[in-house]
Amino acid sequence: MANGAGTMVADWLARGGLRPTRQRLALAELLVGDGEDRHVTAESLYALSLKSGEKVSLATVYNTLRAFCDAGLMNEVVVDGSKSYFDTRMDDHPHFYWEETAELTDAPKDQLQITGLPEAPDGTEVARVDVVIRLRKKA
Amino acid sequence: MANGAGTMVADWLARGGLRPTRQRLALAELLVGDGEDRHVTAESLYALSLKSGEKVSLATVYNTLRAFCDAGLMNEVVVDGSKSYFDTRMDDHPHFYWEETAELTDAPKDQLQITGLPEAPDGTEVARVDVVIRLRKKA
DNA sequence: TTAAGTGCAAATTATTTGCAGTAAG
DNA sequence: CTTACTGCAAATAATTTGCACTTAA
Repeated sequence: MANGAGTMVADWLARGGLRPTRQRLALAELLVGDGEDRHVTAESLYALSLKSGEKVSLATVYNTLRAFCDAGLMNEVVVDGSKSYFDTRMDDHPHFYWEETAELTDAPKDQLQITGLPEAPDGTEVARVDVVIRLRKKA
Repeated sequence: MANGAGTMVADWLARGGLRPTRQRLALAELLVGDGEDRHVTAESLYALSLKSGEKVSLATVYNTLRAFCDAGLMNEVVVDGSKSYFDTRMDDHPHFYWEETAELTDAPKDQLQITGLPEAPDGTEVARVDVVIRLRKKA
């Protein structure tokens, strides 16, 4: 049973130590309000916010996504040299990148297994292993 | 035994159907002249060309890298949202990305194995699977 | 000779930042 | 109150492009 709408996203912000401003609550609601994992770019989230009726400037969308990542609430995923994608799902998992539409989605993680991963060279450790499955329209 | 210097890179260009101009020969020499695999950004290749004494404008470096990729002679690798990296090695292989220095290198491919790769959704096929092992300085 | 390639400088695109005003603790 | 946050507009960074000139075929 949902208690006051917004409580969930307020808690989410609190986990990152971020002040629950009107703009952040609105963006967080769009991102994690329904519990679904979501992949956005700054522009796409900005567009969503406009559609939702909440006024948030594009600069603030950029700054907020950066803040959410720094706070450990989201991850930046690199798949396209020209845009940054942001993923609300925090565990290490593979992605599908749809080349035709430039969309990013989760790939089912279940069976995926990477074995024989090379050792991290001395003095270093593996921060993360990114797996991006690039899809194109079948010929 | 090496025949005339430049023959190799001239052939390399020919494989891509590209005219062997002075600039392209110079850049190709820097990229594949010694048979080693190489990872560059436009800026780093531009710097290399300056050091080598060959004059190539930065715009031409960009255009040329793009042309080499379009011709199927190199691949673009995405690891950092802000820069594009270009790899002379053409087979599908994993990369190390050194977060401290923003350098890209090949990771040994030998043992790496990805199993249980999700099926490509209907109407699509897998163009490529990018594996990037992000390294950071060990704490 | 003619289409492709080159080099500037100007244009674009994605993103960041300075700073004055606004709001949360 | 006091420090963080916001929004605009200007700044930046990487890359592309328009166009006159050069060069390979």
